[in-house]
Amino acid sequence: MVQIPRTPTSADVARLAGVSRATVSYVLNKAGAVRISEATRRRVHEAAEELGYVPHAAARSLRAGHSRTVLMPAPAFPAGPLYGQFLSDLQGALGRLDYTVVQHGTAGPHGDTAARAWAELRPVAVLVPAPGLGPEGVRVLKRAGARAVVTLGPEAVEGAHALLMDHAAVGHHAARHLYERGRRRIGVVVPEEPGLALFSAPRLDGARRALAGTDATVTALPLAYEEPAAARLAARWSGLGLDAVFAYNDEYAMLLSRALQDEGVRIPEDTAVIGADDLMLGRLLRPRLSTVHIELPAGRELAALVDRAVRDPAAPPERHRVLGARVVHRESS
Amino acid sequence: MVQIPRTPTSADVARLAGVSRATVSYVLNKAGAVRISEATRRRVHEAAEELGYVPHAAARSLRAGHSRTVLMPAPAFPAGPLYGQFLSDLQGALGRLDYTVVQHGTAGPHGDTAARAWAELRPVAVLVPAPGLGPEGVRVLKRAGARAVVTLGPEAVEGAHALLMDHAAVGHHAARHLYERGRRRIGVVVPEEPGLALFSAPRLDGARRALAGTDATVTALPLAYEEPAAARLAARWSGLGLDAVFAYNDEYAMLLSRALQDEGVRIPEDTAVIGADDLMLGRLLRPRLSTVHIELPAGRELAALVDRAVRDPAAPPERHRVLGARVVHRESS
DNA sequence: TTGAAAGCGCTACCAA
DNA sequence: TTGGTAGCGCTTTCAA
Repeated sequence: MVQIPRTPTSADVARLAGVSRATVSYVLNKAGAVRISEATRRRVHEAAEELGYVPHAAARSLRAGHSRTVLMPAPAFPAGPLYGQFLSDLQGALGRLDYTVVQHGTAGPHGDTAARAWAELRPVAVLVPAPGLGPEGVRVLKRAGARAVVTLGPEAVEGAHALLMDHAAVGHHAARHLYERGRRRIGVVVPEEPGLALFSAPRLDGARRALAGTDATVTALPLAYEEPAAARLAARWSGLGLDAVFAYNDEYAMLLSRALQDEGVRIPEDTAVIGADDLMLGRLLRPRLSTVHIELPAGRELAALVDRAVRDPAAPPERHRVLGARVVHRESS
Repeated sequence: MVQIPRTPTSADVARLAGVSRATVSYVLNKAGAVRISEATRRRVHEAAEELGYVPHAAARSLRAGHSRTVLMPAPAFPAGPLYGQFLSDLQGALGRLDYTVVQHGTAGPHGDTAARAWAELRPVAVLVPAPGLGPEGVRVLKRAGARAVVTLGPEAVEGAHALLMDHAAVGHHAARHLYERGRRRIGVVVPEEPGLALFSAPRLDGARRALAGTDATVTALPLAYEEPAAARLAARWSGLGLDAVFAYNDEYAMLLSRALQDEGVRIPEDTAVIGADDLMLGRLLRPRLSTVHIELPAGRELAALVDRAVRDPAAPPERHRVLGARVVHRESS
């Protein structure tokens, strides 16, 4: 059996190089303040190389009194391609600013209990998707040294920066569009997947509010992301008497469109359909799918916000509406 | 300005409760070995509560000499829905086993340089997708105390456990299927997205090998995930003289099918099409898309493997072929 | 039943 | 130019 040697420490490097631990630290961190002779410097580097020395991040940040850890709890909802791309962008951008992103798998009951678990990691900043955090949680995190807490979701939380993603706007745009195209009896698909309620509720609500006070009606249509469910909905379509549907997003739109077409419903003549997210998918459907294009902020912008907040934790919380929505009209509506 | 108080430490709790730090530690960690009077216990809990004390994970693991951190570098390729689901499952499962998942945003040049950065975090285990790590990297990580290194990808790395995801099998199954359906001039789509070469190359290769020695030919078809590119490919389709195509995955299959149909190519009469991934999407196409269903391991199985390896680091590296592939025949082939 | 103290690995201050 | 050393927050012997 090969005995794996103990992890080398800076003391080991110092011993091998014949210098003190302080000197090792100076050399390896290229401290500008102190000048080290070229010879010593080389000896230290060689020793570190030979031992395969790697500094211990936890020890370092314990000593420093702060870390470069940005904590991002995993979202409670299934991340679609759009949001996934956004997260991965963001992660890259933060990495480039020299932060270490820790994606904590939302341990237990999300709420202020989770905040405690996050606080144990003493992150310098925390990025929380959607609900997941109350004012008390923000306080816990700040007391644990978090210099910035940013929420991503529909509403702001006291004490935290907020990137407001207003999904009501998506429903609003979709509904207005259908209305302007002359539709009056409008269905709105509400996915039955529990995690999506976070988005579907505001989208439905946005549609409702967009048409309040008009002669149009809005009907909620619960739908699971499965063919049989779509078929059942399509089977009772004529009874519903709808002339348009906002299908939550492009994927649901495809699911429902297919079921409707199989049922002989003509799109858009009998029923107009509009999705959301502007996926490639929609462009490939026939008729081409109208959609609400959603613009998420670039990862680097958000990373910059985090960085700013970390540098100046005393600054008042920023609120940004970051969800841009606009209708892309194609053939299905 | 509200002055945020310094982060409370266990010493603060001890002071407030009028006991020693040792006692605080005993109480808060429910140490079984020592018995603390109920009264003291309560005082400590109250003090901790009042101060909002949260232990410092880094200090704790520094003292303990090990962490419960599992490091997962972000994959270098865009994660599709399948792989994304797998990762998120895995993350959940590890969390349930009380590990903290750190998703490190593959800092710089992936390779053994990255391994150094990862080693700084002293993870107890490392899960590396695809290439990203050589034998030297494994050594660095192990020397830094990683008790388990697991690679997820096409090939094993010396010294590390391997979950072998053999994408050649996907190509193999697709090609065999097309061959058995009587097709002989078979195209294989190769996405132009650079990150996907990791998968597309073995899939193409698997198709080639499946048909080696037969009278069938295999033609690589580079394709970008954009409509115009697909249209261009479709325009020269008849010139290619192909009677079947394995379209890399369901999304590319949809893109290409649409372009072919717009060009008047009949599916499957003129050209058979098969995708991969078995997405809902494919079931909604007309004709329904044949596909290679890919089975990834359940997150909990992989989590269990990691846990086993952590508990017994001396055990020899395990190799598991974890990518199950089987053809789902529908209408497009 | 509780407390004192050592030490995990690191950096930064102060001396030499 | 280099070394000694204190101390970040925590747990865990050993003593009392």
